[in-house]
Amino acid sequence: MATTLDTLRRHHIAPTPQRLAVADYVLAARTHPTADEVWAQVRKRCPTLSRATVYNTLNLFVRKGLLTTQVVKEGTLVFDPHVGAHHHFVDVRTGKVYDVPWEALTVSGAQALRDFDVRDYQVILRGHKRRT
Amino acid sequence: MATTLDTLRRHHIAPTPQRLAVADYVLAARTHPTADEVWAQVRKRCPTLSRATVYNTLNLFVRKGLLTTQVVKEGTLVFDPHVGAHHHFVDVRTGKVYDVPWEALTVSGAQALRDFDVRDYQVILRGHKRRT
DNA sequence: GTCTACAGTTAGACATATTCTCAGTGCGTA
DNA sequence: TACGCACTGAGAATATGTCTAACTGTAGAC
Repeated sequence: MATTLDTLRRHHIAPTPQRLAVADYVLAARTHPTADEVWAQVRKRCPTLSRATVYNTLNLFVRKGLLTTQVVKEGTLVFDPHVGAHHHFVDVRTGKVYDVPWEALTVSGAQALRDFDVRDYQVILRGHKRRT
Repeated sequence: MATTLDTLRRHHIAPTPQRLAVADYVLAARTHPTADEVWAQVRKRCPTLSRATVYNTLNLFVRKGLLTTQVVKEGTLVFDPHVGAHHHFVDVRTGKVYDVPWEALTVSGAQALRDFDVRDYQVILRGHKRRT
């Protein structure tokens, strides 16, 4: 079981206390947090953490392959620790973003589009999350 | 063949000169323009057009059903005169957004997602546009 | 024609998200 | 210890979108 320290090192990221704190939060997040949501949470543990450092750290994690960004929410990027292919559902009332497993949906025709060299794709679904 | 004037009236929009100019441009746009791109273009014809009026006008058109907004491009909304269901392709190099006809792709499984009441969905594809 | 009310525009201020800048800090190495 | 470099913090700067208040244009009433 890899520790956050190991994870950062394996991705060639120097493990500063700030980065560890951000990683501990964001790599376990299921909520597709915005940068400011990350900041709000991680400040509880690192009260001196600057907002610029959060952005710098998140963008570093994206560059190193630990996170992806998703353009699914109006007004801001969200960060996603699940870097494999998957789809997203956006609850239009709450703004919350949910993962939809890749194999839950089948998309056909993408590679046959003659005008486009498709590198990746996903389905963005919008509606309301059901009560469970 | 409806004029822009007719179109605005039919959607219960008072046809001011500014709104006509914006509509002339954006309703014919194939480029999924941002608000600032609309402003830059329409100012050529209406040099006194204010940026706030562009935003107000675009948002009014969205409310009245003449346009939709698309959350496909990082950092900004784009406006789309094609209000029916369709998919989008984003060229990751140029940032340009292209329509993909609804029937070009088949998505199955969306209505079977047990956790979500899916109101609408689209496929977002990313890659490079091919030279034609 | 004049007056009034209201919708719409303008210019700039403001809010938010993100990136940039620069001084300071911490760490590794010689 | 000194030095170099990566990293952080605080605030400035930038881009997008919304708000504010003064002004303008129009339709309708008189």
